[in-house]
Amino acid sequence: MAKVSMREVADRAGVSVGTVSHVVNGSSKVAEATAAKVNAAIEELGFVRNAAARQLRSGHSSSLGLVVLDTSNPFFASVAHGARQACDEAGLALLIGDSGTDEQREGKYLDLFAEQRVNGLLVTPTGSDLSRLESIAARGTPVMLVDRDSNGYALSSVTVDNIAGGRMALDHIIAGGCRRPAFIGGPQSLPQVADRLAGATERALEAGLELPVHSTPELTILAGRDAGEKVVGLPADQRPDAVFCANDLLAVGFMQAVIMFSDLSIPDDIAILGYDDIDYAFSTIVPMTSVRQPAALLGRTAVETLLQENASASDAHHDRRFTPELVVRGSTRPV
Amino acid sequence: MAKVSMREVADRAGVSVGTVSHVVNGSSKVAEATAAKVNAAIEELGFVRNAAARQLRSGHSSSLGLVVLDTSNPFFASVAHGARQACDEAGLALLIGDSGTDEQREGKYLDLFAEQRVNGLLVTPTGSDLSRLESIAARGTPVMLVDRDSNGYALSSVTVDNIAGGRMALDHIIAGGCRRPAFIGGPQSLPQVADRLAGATERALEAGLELPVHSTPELTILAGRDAGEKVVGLPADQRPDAVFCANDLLAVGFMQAVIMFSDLSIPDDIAILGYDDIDYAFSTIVPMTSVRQPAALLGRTAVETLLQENASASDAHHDRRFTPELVVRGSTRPV
DNA sequence: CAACATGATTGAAACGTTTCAATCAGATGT
DNA sequence: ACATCTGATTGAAACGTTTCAATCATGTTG
Repeated sequence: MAKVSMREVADRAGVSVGTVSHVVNGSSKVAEATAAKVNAAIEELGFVRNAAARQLRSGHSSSLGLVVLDTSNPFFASVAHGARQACDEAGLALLIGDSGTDEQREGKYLDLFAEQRVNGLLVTPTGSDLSRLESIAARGTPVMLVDRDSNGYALSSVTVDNIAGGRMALDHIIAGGCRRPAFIGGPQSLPQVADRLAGATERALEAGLELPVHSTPELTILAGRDAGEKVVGLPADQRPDAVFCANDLLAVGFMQAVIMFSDLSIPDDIAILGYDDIDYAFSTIVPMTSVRQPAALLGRTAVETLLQENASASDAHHDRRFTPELVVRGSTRPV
Repeated sequence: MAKVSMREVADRAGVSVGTVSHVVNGSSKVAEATAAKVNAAIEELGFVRNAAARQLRSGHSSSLGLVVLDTSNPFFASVAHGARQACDEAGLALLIGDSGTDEQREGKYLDLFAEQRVNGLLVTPTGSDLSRLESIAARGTPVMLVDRDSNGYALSSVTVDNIAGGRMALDHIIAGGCRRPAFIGGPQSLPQVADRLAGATERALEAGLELPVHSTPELTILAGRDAGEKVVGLPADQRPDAVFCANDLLAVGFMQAVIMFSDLSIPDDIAILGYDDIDYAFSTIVPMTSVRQPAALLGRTAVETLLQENASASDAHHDRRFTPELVVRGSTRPV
């Protein structure tokens, strides 16, 4: 039975509940002798303070809520990991919700977190309408968008520049001497995918090149393999000499198809470039060149920025944007 | 400001707080007209009930705590995923802690969860001394060990039979006609690794074979690659014709080494068998044969069993053990 | 020795729900 | 018209803390 309250500790130690509270929280000077007695009583009775009562009285919860699109995606797993670390350091609990890109599930988690009176909300929203989040923020719960622009809405955000990432990828491909790049990825309804493509296209045009798109239904290894199978089947004069994949899973699948279904050499006949730099990316047969997103840092920064804004009491919104970083390995031609 | 309470809703609707509570929870018949008035008031004022007060009064929290060794390990990620789904279905919140195999961090999460008065605890303990968990269970919070035997302790557990898994692996290797198997894995301080090896050794001996062990410091792709590099460097008459790797990450690394540093064909010259059957396992160049652990099911079952035990009020402990399943793909010789 | 500062301790009021016995207003049966 | 019953509503206590003004000892100062 975890039914021992401060009342009983107080009785046992021959002292008042107020005093017990003070020694538990160090909120006020307590004589050493009394503190010892109280601690002894706590030990004997196995007292653990009740978070609910504590929070009810003090009005806030010392916890943060995080809602991501898919926890089994390595990128979001890293984001969550970084966020959790930051929370641990700040002595906060982190509640994690997985929306599975379902707006309804996202809503359920927002409700749940609202009832918990979380100190703040970190969200990668599924839909494009952020008005609910905006009104939550307006009602006093700080909201931080993660990997999603606040554009227009009165919300703070922490993102990685996908347009720059796209440019970076094509930059490298072009510098390696490739003249027939292609983009593999989809669906384009994902802002992340669309932006990477936009940046890449922009850079290609500057070099006087086209950037044909091979659409995929999702961002998985299998989808990448399918795309790869099609691409290597193209006649040599239509086949790209470099592909930029919207994420690493696609790139891994694409690479497999190239190896299984063709004799093309990587990177000489065809260069492959991924995005995210997930842990498995460097462990492909031909180590993968990739645009690294600082996923864990994203999560950590989201938490830290939110806490800062919370503390500063000014309700200004910040948009923190990271720049991705190209990690060159063997799957693309050296410059 | 989320500072609107039932009191204000009640005033607004011209009704008592009790009634508001009833309509919010459906705990008692309320006339349709009154309910409508109350709901209108709730809507207008933007009332969200306060979980802390609710829990304080009702005494329990409708949440579960999960502490795993490492959330970035795909196996535990799946376990967590399964657990979360089961919790969602039961209307429970799932708090996740990541101990990072650090006993102190594990303890911190146990403290935190105790303060939250979670309805139950799912733990993959780091150390071998489970007495703390035992006393938590004795104090009334149901505890479920995940992927860890309860042996001796008065605790429930949900596990996958690692000894059977080890036997299964060797069974398949032997049936494929291999006569010189080897085990790749470590550290042996992990019960999971030790048990897999034990089962495999047992089966090998039955077939009159030895099972040499190539120890690895950890269960990662890189460690597997290092091991593979050494193994393919052995003279042909000492080289194994089949390796059983303690998990898939090792197996993936091992396969890479074989392909990069030798001309051996997989599976004819050397068969490779992994463990876990993580999502990335089937997407290796030569698709990986692996011993599948029902990770998500493990998490789900842990939650469900815990809830059942909770409901049944009898404090009997159950040990639920799953049997793993061999998934045969191209990296081993067909039978 | 009185007055006072200092530090430790106490008591009681809140926090926002749930819950349950008690009340109330109608409807039903006699 | 009276008693009875039913279903809807209410009021107030309780949950376990925190917090703050008030009290209580002690030692210090004029």
